[in-house]
Amino acid sequence: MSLKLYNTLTRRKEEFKPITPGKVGMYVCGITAYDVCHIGHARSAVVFDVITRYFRYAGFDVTYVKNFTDVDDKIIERANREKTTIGDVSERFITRHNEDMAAIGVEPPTVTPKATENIDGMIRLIRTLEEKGLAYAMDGDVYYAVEGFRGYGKLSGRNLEDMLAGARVDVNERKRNPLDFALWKGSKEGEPWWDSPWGPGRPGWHIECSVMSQRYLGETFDIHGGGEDLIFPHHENEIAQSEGAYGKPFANYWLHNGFVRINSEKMSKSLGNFFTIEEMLRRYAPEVLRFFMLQSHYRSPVDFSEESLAEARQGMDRCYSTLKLLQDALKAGEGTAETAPAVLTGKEKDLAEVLSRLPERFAEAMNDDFNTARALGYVFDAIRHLNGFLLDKTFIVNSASMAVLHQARETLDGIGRVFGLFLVDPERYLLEDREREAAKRGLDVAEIERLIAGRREARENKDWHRADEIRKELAARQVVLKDGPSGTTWSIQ
RNA sequence: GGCGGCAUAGCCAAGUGGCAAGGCAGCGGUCUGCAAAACCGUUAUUCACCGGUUCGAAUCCGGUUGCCGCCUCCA
Repeated sequence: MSLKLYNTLTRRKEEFKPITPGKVGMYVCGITAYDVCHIGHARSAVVFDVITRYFRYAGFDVTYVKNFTDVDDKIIERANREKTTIGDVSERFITRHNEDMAAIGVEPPTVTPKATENIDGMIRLIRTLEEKGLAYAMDGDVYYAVEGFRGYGKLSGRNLEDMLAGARVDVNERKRNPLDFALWKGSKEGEPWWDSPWGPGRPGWHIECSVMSQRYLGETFDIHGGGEDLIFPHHENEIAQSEGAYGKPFANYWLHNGFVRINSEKMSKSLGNFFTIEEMLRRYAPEVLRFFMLQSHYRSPVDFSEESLAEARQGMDRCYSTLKLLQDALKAGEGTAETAPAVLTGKEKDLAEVLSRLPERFAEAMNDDFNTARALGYVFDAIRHLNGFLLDKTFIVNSASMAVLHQARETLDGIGRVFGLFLVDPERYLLEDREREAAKRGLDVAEIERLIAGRREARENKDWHRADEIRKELAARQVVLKDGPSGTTWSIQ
């Protein structure tokens, strides 16, 4: 089955054809390291993490490059404010970024180059552009001459006239065309600088990505990704730089993730309405955040709210309750003959069929522009069947049922590894969830357990009235009790 | 002003012209001392609105309305 993905460049879904069969080269624009990451950064990271994992699951050898911008106006500003160096600021936030990403289960990219480690390459590329008449120096700055590049605007679907007509006027009189952008900026007093043919200066923002992508992936590579706000001007300018210099296509497919919104408004640092990853992880399990994001298609906007996160938590609790049941059943069946009967029958056969279909349906959804929402729908379908099987009164431990349950575990593990879900020990997940929710609500766990102990006593004496009173009392605090054969367990609603 | 996107149940959300996935919430049932969880059933004669193409449209085309994004740093 072929994999289709939506290409921003052509505005349609296209079949993915790698340059080298079986390999994928992907470049994604990373962060500017001047502040802590928010959940918008998390979404982008999770989206491309899952895309990478899926390509690998599908058998591709992926080289995933994600850069760090470690020299830029905001970093300089912050370094000056804190009376330190840009290296100090960027290192601090790169470390924080890596910690946050690890915390939400994002696997590190193959290569994570930094802009400041590629200054030589940038100077070489700017010289090439100068030689081709696509760049001009002006008082220590170097600008890209957009009029010299015929394809300018092709990614964002604009043309130069339209942009000039509606442009907010840039008062930089050194530019020949207001849309020309800086490749190199002469450094002012107090700014970091590198030697260059144009005097001491620092790189413009866009040039680093052209250089680093080419360095690790070649002049033409498969996929370029990033947040949708980068389409213009950043990615448009990258195309102008790379294609202008090398005379060949830059990236074959452009993938852009949609934004995180807060109350239907874009969340961003400039608007100040953002939640940091760290903040969110105090309130929700990492997998809840991932699940929440993956329930929407990566190109759609996603609205963060207390309610929607709470719903996502319920959804994950449902999954983990099933995983717990599955784990318990497998434990109970340990030592049962490993070899399954050659032919399954009845309920085992039905469930085995559902499970066998799941990877196919999963691939069908993911091959359609990484439709994680649809794929998760299929997972829930399988979970429903699995619950029915596990809680059926006629369930017995034997080699047939164990074979099917092992199949369930393997199938869910396989999909879980792509999504970065279902990877925690179920017992631990549910316990941590309970503790996190108890802390959020300011509940006293010791007191809850005391009440439960009191209720056990009442139940042993068949004092149902007293037992129900305690249940009610706890229910008022959103504590839900579950009486099982091995005692009472509790969770938070 | 220019360019682009979106509009599907109470909420979130998938939907590739051929009977509208899934999650959360609700309701009825089974189970249970009572519950909870789980399972079964149920909840959109209808996909913002108006036209058109078609045997057939949530899906394609045109228009209207509303929301959002980009055009300035941004994931």
